[in-house]
Order: sequence, then C-alpha cells, then structure tokens
Amino acid sequence: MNDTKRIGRPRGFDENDALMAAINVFWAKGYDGASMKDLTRAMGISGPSLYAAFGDKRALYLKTIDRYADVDACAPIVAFEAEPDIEKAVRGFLTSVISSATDPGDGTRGCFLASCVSTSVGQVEGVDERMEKAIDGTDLRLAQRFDLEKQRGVLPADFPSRLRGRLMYDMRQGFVFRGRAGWSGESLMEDIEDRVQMILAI
Amino acid sequence: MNDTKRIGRPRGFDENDALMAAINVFWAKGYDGASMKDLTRAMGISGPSLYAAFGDKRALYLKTIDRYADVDACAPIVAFEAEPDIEKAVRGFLTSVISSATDPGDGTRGCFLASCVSTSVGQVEGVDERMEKAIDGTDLRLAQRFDLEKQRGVLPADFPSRLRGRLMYDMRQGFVFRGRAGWSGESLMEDIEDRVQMILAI
DNA sequence: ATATATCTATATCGTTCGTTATAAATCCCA
DNA sequence: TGGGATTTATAACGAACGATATAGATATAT
Repeated sequence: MNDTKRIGRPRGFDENDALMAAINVFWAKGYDGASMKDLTRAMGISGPSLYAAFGDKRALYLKTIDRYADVDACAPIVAFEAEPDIEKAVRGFLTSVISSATDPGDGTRGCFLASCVSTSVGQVEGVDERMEKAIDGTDLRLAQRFDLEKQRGVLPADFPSRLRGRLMYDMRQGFVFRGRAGWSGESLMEDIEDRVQMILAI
Repeated sequence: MNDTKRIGRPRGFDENDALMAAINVFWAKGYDGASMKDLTRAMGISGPSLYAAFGDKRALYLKTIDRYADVDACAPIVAFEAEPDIEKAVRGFLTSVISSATDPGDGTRGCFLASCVSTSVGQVEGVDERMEKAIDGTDLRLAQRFDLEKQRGVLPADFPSRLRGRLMYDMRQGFVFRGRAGWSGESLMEDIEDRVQMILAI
C-alpha cells in the first residue's frame, strides 16, 4: 500500500518471512503446542517485535492461516489442477496427499490447514470462519476442475462435480489423519486405485 | 479383580464415573484446553485424588481413550452393525455420523476419537498407538460387516470389504471435520445418497 | 479401643505461559 | 547535527498451569 519510506527505525525483519516461519512452527507443534519462545526463535525476532507487528498469539495464528491460503501452498490441489488428464489428476491428487501426509520431514506433515488448523477449529476464536471459507474454496476449485472436463465432454453432463470434489476433500482428511496416526505411505497407497474409480464413477 | 475389602478409607468416588466425566471434558475442550481444574470439577474429586487414582494428566487422558474404546460408545458404528439391510446400514452410519457431528450439545460433537483424540495424535505421547489401534479396530469391524453380506450373497464375492470400510471411516473423518468447522447437518446430508452408492458400488 | 492403612481437602509449590514496561539503538527529516 | 519517530532487546510481570506436601478423615484389623 504505502511505499513511501516511513520515519523511524525500519523493521529488522521481513514480515513475509516471519509469517512463513510461524506457519511451520504452528504446523509442526499445533496452536497450543507452539510457545511464544518457539515462535520468536523460529521467526528470528524478539517478543515485543512480534507483538508490535502481529498483535498477540491468536492474531498471529489467524494471519498465518490467511497467508497460507494466499500463497496457495497446498500441493495436492495444485497437482490436481495442473494435470490435464482427469484420471491422472485425481490419482496425482491422492498420491500427493499421501506423500505429504506421511513424509517424515520437519514435522510439517500433511497440509497446514488439514493437519494443524483443523485441530483448532472450535478451540480458537476466528479459526472457524477461516476454515469454513478454506473448505468452501477448496471444494469449489476441485469441482471446477471436474466442470472443465464436463465441458470438454470427457465427463458426462450429469457428473456430480460438487459432490465428488467434497468426496476428494474428505478423503484427504482421512489420509492426513491416518498419516498422523502412523500409517505408512505404502499402506495408504493400497486404497488409491479403488478411490480413483469412486471419484470418477458415472 | 480384587473383591476383598481393602484396608483403609475407601474411595469416595466411582472410578468409572470419574473416567466418563473426564472423557466429556477432554471431548469438549481438547487435551490442552482441558485444565486440571476443569477435570477435577467435572469428575467431582480433588486434585490429589485424581493424581492418586489416575497418575498425571497425560495418564488420565490415555485411560479415557482406553475406556472409550472399551465401552464401545461410537454410535455410528453401533448403528452400522445393528441394521440388517446393508444399504440402510451404510446410510444409517453416515446419518449417525452427521447428526453426532453437528448436534450442538455440550460441546462433545462427533466422536471422542475422531473429534478430540485425533487432534492430539503426534502431540501427546502414547496417543499414536492407541489411535492407530482404534482405527485398525474400526476398519476391521466395518469390513467384517461387509464380509457378512458377502457370505449372505447380498454383496458379490469380490467386494473389497477392507477398502470400503476404510472409505467409510475417512468419510466420517471428513464429516466430523466439516461439522466442527460449522457445516450444518442439512448441507452435509446432501452428499449421503451419492456416498452410499459409492461405498456399495460393484 | 488402638493401630494401621488408605483416601480426602486445603493450601501451596515451582514452571511456564502469554504479555508488556522500560530503555537503548537506529533510522528519516529538518 | 540534532530531534522526532519507530524498532529493538532485556527483563520482568501477573496469571494459570500441572503437580504435591501436609494434615485431617474414615475405613479395616487386631
């Protein structure tokens, strides 16, 4: 908005970078599990700087959710939209879900929204609306991809795009959940061919 | 186990009742959200009594999980197993999931395992194994119900019982999640006919 | 009745939490 | 070269947390 140089000492950190770092902390530890010390250390700033820039912990959390939604960091959905062949796209979506749900990285398994934010729905004020909006948005994107195939004639005109989009979303929720509970990627992969057929059935 | 009268002052509370009360507190507030004060008040006992009987907070939490699994309190699964007609059973399962996921009661929405325990997987030591075992057990029960129908000849011999059981489970996870995010029961019900057909397809 | 063992309640412990005064440091502008 | 504005770091705040030491209460056993 305001590109004019502001008076006073400038920020010693990048707000974007700090937010992305905060996302990873919440992602790995959850809202309650992430202490202010965890956050300030990972963000490379001190407590007062954090409060001045983002408000309190809850406000920071909500901003990480908004940021995550903005940068469109959800790999499975991106994969789904990028692949031209619809069957491969569905398979790619599920495969991406599974790999991200089971990859033993820095603790940021699954999707930030599905793995972390979803666990604070109904617990942290302000999360519910954002989560609902995120689910709506995802449902819509998935459905639109199917609608595209209906226009192309690949899928029949009466294909229930919305329902199948939601189905895919719920499958993701299940896979992420199982991954967090310790399921291996291989065992989860046993299901995907059956599921691809379900999603695309008539 | 030991029915002989024990020496010393007897317990002033029932351990079962106290555990059930603790379940509801965790269910409504989550593991971190449930304070010892919340727990002792709901359980009707004082702090030291709680610690003497159940250990620390985490041990109590794990015991509530075990207890919940034992009493078989998961309504959707019970409904699924009770209904003789398999299609009605599947529909009943999903309907029960949705109603319990959206019923605005005392905060104990969904299933204790799906709504609360699942959010502490990877966060609280000892939860992972229990959750994995619970999922395994549920998958098995759902699959066995399908196997029964295969024996009866209602479902074809090549019906993938295990896969469809897992599918139902993942659908539940999705519905519970959406319910927590604010979805209404009616909007969730829009999906179920399509889903019943999916689960029983081929 | 006394001794012993167990449970209960009050009160408090030390931590850790999220949050914030305070003051030094760093920049723009005049 | 100051003066004003803003950000920084240190330190500490009150509150709430989970967990306990202590002492009183209540049962059985002898």
